[in-house]
Amino acid sequence: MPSSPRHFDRFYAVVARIPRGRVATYGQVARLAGLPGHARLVGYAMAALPDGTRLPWHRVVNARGEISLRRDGPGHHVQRVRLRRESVRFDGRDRIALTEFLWRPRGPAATPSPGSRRAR
DNA sequence: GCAATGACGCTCT
DNA sequence: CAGAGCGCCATTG
Repeated sequence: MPSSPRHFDRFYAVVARIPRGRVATYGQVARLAGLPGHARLVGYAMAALPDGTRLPWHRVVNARGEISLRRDGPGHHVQRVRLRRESVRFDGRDRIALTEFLWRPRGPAATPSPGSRRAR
């Protein structure tokens, strides 16, 4: 493609790192790519992906833990199936428990340093 | 080039 | 917890 925003490639690089069986939010991808607050662009970058891409785009969901694709579209179903195939489970409201399936880079994070407080 | 749209997210009601 | 408003920016008519 002639004109490809340089940000898109950064997003793709992050998405490629999402481990199987885990999901990341659009905002999370944007932040990890160094562009906090640009979640919308991530969604745009995903929409711009070509068919047959090897990128695990299905592991990207919105901050509510729900598939952002329109329910009446084909993509919604595809993403849901691919996630279920990775053991990612949905609740009765078609939402994923981010507390359990959200990708947490930077290690297990099970060792919170005393004094260090979560900045938001 | 302006206006509307959209695979988002945060805050306030 | 759900809905409305606003910000952000690339794409399209």
